[in-house]
Amino acid sequence: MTIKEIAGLAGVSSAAVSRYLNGGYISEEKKERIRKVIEETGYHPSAQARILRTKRACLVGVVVPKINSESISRVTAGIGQVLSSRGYQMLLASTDNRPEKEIQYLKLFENYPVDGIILIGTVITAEHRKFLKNAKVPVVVVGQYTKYANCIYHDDYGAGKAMGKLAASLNQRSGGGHIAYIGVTRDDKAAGAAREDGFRAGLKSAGVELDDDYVRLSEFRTDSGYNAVLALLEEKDDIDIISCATDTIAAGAIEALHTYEKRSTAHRRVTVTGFGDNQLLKAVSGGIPTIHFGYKTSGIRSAELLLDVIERGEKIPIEMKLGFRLVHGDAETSLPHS
Amino acid sequence: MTIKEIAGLAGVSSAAVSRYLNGGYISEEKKERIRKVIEETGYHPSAQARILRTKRACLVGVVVPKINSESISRVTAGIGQVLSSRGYQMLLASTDNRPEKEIQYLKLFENYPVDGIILIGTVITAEHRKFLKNAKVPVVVVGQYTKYANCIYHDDYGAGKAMGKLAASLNQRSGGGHIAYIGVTRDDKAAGAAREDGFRAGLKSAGVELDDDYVRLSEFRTDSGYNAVLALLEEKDDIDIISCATDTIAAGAIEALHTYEKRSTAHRRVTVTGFGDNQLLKAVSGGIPTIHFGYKTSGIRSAELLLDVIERGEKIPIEMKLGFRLVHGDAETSLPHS
DNA sequence: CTGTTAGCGCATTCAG
DNA sequence: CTGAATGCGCTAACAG
Repeated sequence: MTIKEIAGLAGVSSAAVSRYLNGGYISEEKKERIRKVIEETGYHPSAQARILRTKRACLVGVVVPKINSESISRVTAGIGQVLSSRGYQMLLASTDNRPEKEIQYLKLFENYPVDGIILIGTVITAEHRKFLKNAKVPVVVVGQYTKYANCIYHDDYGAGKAMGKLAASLNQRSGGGHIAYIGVTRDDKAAGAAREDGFRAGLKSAGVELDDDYVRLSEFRTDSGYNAVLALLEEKDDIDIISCATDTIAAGAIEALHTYEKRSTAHRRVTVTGFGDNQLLKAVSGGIPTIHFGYKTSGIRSAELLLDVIERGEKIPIEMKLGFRLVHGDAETSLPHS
Repeated sequence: MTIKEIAGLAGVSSAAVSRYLNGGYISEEKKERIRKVIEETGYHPSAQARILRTKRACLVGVVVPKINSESISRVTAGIGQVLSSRGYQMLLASTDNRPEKEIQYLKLFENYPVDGIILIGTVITAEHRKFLKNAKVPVVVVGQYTKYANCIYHDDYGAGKAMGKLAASLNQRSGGGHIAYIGVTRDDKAAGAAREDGFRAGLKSAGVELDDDYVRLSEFRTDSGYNAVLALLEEKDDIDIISCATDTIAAGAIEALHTYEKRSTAHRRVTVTGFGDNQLLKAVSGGIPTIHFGYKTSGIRSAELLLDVIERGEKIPIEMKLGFRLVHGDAETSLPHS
């Protein structure tokens, strides 16, 4: 079905049909004839041909590292809210935490095309920078700092520091075991480097040093956190706090504690902490100390920023840093077993 | 940047560039000239113009009810795996559990366009059926039965029945409190109607009847499950099993138990069960009785089915029903508090 | 108000 | 092997 065929059936020109579709001048009589034909044929105009002409898709693409994540869904919820209120739709592409797929999907969106792209960033490689510099469509990066695009990121360093202070105080209160930290790759400047550096700084400000023997690396997955922590527990028996770079990893840490306790006689009180304020985790264990980032807010702001560039051609580059809130800092509910 | 400009800069015809891009006949010499120009200009061909010509996007659209879900991410993981191995890319659209947005995104994909659509179904309305009947591109429905499209669904009834039997046996073992069921809208034939009907049938086969006073409705969210269960607990004090239609709701149920126990003196042993085998839940509470559906498998199969239709024009309609596995049926680990 | 015309960027005939 | 010419489905002037 093409606009021409509809025009033929309705006995009008294709331009008339186009006007009907887009609200241009058209007589009631023809309007009715066209309506009927479209009704009967179930015709839908080809968005792609329209976009080829108009250069306007009313569509934005969002590239995310994974789909099964509360943080990310909060960001996309914010984005979606703004977008739909302003007549745009949102398409998602998930990269399974593979930076090379990010590039691939960025390019797909660029020339598919969409009007703009929001990238929920993980690792910013040279390839990323190259893309950002030359992109034909506006891009906003969320969750990572970059000078090559408008970006909205969180105070991961500050959050890490707050968590470090909390860990130090819990540690002193509990009478001094060791503090462990389960991090993620430092290639991820925000969740990897900044949180860990902040955490160390927070500890230090309370006079505690993080022992590198108690630091492990994990992927962004529960099972990976589980493995890392189980191995750690089997090696060290004087841990009282395990701080994890994400709540997903923290969930694995708690599971590892369960496993470990089942097969050992010694009963240990270990506090697990995370970052991200995952609701499911809160629900299940009664809540662990964690950091609430304004993910939904960053979604909202990023979409607004993007639309400003798209619609008003806003050219001034913007960097925006969003704060955080410490959750369950009272640590009353901080023990996985009550 | 257009193919014409590239042709101009390289001193060849646009057809030559097109051939270069698509692997047609071209001399080494021109190939090199074109390569260089493209390199320098950072030119990317417009996918949309190509699709307008070729009618082939190598792209499939997946419509999902929400993004923050382990079940759904397992399905999309399966889809993505097949797709990328066969040279396709995947775009996602999330509807926030709003059936009307489903239609909207189905239409977007239809004429955007993509080569095929996979719909992870919730409620199939008359509008859905109308769309499926007239769709210009092949559609596969996952998670719901429908006769208007190829579909892959799970044995929700059987799973419910198995869970009902388990609940009955746990109930008898624990010495007979009441069994509660937290369901979802019956408009969702699979997660709503089939699971609940199966659950009742399972109980019945063990001689137990589900008391409607102990049945509540929840949305597909943790907080909604929390509210439903808290209200239930305040009303009834003889519950020993709470079966929930999804693990997400079960997480809310467990949280409600925590809340309730904190403010009450009576200590009750309540088993919470779910459907879906969420890993995070398993991690955190040590695991509740739940149902493992082959979500990844249904993703894989659905993508294969879709590609068969797209590439080989397979015309024979297919319905596929996938089984399930009961997890933690031993109930050793079934209590939220050990 | 309306139809005719001319592309959007590309791939594909068809003659060379 | 190559370029000129045509049209995918649609919208935006333009002249009625």
